[in-house]
Amino acid sequence: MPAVPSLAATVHAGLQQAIGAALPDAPDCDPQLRRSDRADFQVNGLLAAAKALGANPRELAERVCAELSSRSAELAGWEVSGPGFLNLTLADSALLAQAEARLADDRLGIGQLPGAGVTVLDYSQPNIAKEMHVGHLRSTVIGDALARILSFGGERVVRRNHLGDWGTQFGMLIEYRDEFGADGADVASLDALYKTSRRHFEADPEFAERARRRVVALQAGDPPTVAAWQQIVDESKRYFEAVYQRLDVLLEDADAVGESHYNPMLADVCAELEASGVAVRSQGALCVFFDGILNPDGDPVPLIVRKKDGGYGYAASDLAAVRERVATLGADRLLYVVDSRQALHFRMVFETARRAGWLPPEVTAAHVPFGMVLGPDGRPFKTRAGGTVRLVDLLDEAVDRAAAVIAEKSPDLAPEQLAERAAQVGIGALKYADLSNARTRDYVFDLARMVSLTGDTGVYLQYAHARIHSILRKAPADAGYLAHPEVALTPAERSLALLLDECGAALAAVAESREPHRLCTYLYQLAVSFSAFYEHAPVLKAPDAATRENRLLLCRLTARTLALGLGLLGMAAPEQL
RNA sequence: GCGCUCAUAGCUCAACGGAUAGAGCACUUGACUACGGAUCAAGAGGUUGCAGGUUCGAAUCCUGCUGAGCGCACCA
Repeated sequence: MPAVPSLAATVHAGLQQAIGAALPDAPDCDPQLRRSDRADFQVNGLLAAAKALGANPRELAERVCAELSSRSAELAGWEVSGPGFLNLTLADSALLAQAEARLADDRLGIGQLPGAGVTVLDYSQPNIAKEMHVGHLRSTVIGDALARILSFGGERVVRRNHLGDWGTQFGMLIEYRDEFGADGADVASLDALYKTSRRHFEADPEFAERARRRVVALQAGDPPTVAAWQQIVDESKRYFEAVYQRLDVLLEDADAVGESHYNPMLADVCAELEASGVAVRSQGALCVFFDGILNPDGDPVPLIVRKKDGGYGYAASDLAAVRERVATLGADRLLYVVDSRQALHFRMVFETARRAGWLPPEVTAAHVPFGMVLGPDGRPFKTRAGGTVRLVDLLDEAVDRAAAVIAEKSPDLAPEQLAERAAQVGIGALKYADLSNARTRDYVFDLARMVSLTGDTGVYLQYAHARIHSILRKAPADAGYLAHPEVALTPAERSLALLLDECGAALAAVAESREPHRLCTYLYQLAVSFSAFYEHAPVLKAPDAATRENRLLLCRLTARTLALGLGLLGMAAPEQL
């Protein structure tokens, strides 16, 4: 079924025609159609056009009005206001027809994104042999939402989880375990082992030397060393898998393509960079330099592709990944959901890849940066003891808190149902709290607020959704699919219907800006609008059959829209809480 | 020193260059014989860090200043 154009799009098209007819001197003027608190829409662009034409803006608006009346059947009212705004009011019948058409469509009438292609989306990036911490939450949750939203828009999304599974730390780890016989059977003990071996590495030069030789052995494929490494990798992957399952994100084993995957390509990457002159040797290292990037001494700062000891830096594997993602995966777009501190690194990597010809002009590459998670003191979020906060501990606490509230509200729930809903509510609250903040800003982590279950939280959206299903369970199964366009709408019904028409625009804005918080804002507004509707417009006890049908229609479409949006954020939308 | 990001209500955050800067939390006051009160209705709370500039119109764009965070040669 073809997409259902939004009323905003239809009105916009009508406006452009009317402007073309009324203002032959300024046919390309952007009407700047926006939602308004004085009408359904307001047209802002005529003020600018009047300025450009040296005309009276109100008079101009009157002329556009006159042309508009014959071109936009969905409009019920229009008036010139203030200095030259044009306020537009939609016909109730148009709002109802729109809702009916959307409800009849699998995709709620939402079309595909223009220019869809292949996006390689890099996110989560935990490190082998280390715990996932609160910093991984953002990358994982934002990346997951973007993967879902871009896919829904028709983009072919290739997920890449760039695991930190290679490097000197494995020499330390394996050597230490061999020498001291520590087990490292699970990730918690591996994490501890990692810290111990690091202290050893720094304190004991002879151990450090043996650890370095282990790295060489690993790179050379020494069987016992590789086996030890593989065992550590496998254990860590099992752990990540369990976390992803709890978080309900899309990442799976096939998406995990870590640094080790690129290791065999690094020599070639360096050779090619050096041969083409993109990289040069400096102080023994292979480097790429850039205009205007200087260190505190005023010397140029390089991207170090290969260190002076012959080892490869993370720039090398990032470059190999760019090359492979474009050449082999056929990427049209590369996205990296990585914290904003890496901005300079990605700028240099992309620039290097451009110079090397691995990133052709028609392929875009973008760092999708996000801010840090702060503690209540406004400093980077730490435990009371000053350590990093384990992600699994946060998940446990969020779910526990949700379970306590649910048990209080629904004391008769079976234990397994309680556990399921606590997971849906607790994890959803955590994800929503993260996603609803503007991506690039740091935010203060406050679990009590996230799971407080009042106000602008994930639960509010889930509760609105569940309340609709409570109505729908009591309604006739075949009612509420067809509109009665002759019935006038109340204010609560109108604002709900208007919002229901804007889901596609909200999704397009997220896809374009890669800012999931715009979808959160939209869904929250939708839930608020529904709650007001719920309060002021009885559905099952509506005054007459036609009104009840219209309200049921709005209920059905609101439930579908909330479920779609929550799903695209990676949140559960249970029918009962 | 250079660069990046940011500064909005007591707190946590919104606001594609548009009219009166919006929410939530906390605070005050109302609404449960309920289509689920995990809710709703209302009140109070602001010189959008400061100073200029551009514009018919600036929280938003530009410049300067103040303040904060982050990054800047061999960890990833």
